Amino acid sequence: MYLQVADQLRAKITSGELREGDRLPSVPGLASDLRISRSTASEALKVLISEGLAVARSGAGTFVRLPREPQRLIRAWYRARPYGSPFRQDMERQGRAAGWTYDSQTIQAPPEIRNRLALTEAEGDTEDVVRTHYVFTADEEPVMLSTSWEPLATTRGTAVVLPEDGMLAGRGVVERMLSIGVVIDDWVEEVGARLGTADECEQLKHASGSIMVTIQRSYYAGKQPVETADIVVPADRFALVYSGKMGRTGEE
Amino acid sequence: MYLQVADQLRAKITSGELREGDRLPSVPGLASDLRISRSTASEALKVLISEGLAVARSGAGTFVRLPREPQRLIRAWYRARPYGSPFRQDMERQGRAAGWTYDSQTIQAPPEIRNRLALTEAEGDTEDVVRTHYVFTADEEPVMLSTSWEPLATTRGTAVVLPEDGMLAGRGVVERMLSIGVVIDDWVEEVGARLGTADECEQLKHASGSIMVTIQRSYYAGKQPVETADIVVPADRFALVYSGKMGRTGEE
DNA sequence: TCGAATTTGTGCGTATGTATC
DNA sequence: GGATACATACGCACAAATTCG
Repeated sequence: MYLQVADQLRAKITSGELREGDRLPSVPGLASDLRISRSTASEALKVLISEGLAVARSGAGTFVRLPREPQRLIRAWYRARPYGSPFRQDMERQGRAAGWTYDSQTIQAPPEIRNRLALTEAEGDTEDVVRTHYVFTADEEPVMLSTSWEPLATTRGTAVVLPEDGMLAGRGVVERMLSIGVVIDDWVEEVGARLGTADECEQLKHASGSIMVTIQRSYYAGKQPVETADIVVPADRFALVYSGKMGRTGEE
Repeated sequence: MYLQVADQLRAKITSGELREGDRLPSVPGLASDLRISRSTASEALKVLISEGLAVARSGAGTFVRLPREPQRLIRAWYRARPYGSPFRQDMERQGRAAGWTYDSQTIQAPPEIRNRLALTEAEGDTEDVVRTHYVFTADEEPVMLSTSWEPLATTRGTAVVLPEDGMLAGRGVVERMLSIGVVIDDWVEEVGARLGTADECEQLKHASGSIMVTIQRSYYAGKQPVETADIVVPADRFALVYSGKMGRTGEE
């Protein structure tokens, strides 16, 4: 029965009768209108909330929240011209001002990252990677998180040890590596989705429990991984666009 | 309070005290053990179910369902050799038996699909696309849904009007189109994530409210779209892998 | 094969706390 | 401060599915 009530309300939303921000009938209101119990009315609203079509504000009411059309994040074409920041290029193409804050640390890579970077077993507590955490913003609004790891074996003693330091700050991994003679020629991205952690939701100013699209990106120079990153974007704001030509691949 | 109970149970799962397939305490059992009401105990179990850590079987109990390490679905390399079914190739590479069921219909394309296929305005109620709904299985288990649309303008009157009919049944869009002289050379995939609909969760035998990764795939012959598909895979089972070589792209 | 016991799912009613208007 | 609304908790009842002797 609560499913039927939910269907009725959903129909009013999808038909356009109720619009973004409109208030849905209250639990007591629904109950008396439809001659059902408050519990059942509450169950029906919970269905819509779990579907992401509504949000409840305690004390105020339950409100329609239409899924926004997600922006597109291009994950392929810009690699043709690997100069400058891919994120800034993508945002500027959409007329938005890109920015970011970051925080770099030199640490010992955790096991999973060792694996992704094909590092040998850790020696004692030697620091062997630079980890940089980014918060990317579009028009001052935080929209993407990224944590990147670069092995010190590649960059130690060069001018680009720290990603956001020196001449090539903010120009992207590929260009920085090129400047020290490391030619990145392969990329692999592994895309998944999950609920955002409390921490991620807070940094992105999203409601806790939001769905995040995750990307594990790795860059290779030949067979050698030279950078890997965990990228997190809220699924309700972004879709990732991959494209290519048939018959072309990185694994030939 | 139900959140605290959920935390206790979750701890038993993540610590390994409860294993895959083990039965969680029943609602009446929890209620009497912890001196809480059955409703509260039920709420606690619902939390774990919504987190994907448990599944309830009506009449039997609630059982632990550990998140598997997601399988990788390769979305790029096979396009180098566009013959046969990409899904089957991918599953066989992982030692799993691939299969599918399908249902084709000739219909008038809805507005969003018209847009994706660059179709002109609908004329009356003329049927102008073949829509095929697939349920893909790996080792008999449903793992992926796909709905594809092909414009009749391309295939009308040929031997490959129906995707799963005739000589080239089950060999993939690219090979079928090639057989009628349509050379697919570009592909675009738009990846997002959202909660699964009730219908999708049921078809994939997932708990309702599971997170799904969605792909809008389009194939192009030159600038002309010749097929588009909505693909849905459960995020807790699959990660998508894209890869390529730097400096190569479909948009040069 | 049948039936009793158990378990989940759903629904009703009620009460309390707390946030919002 | 008062009215309204959601969130959570309690108790009870019955249907449907499952399990097991």
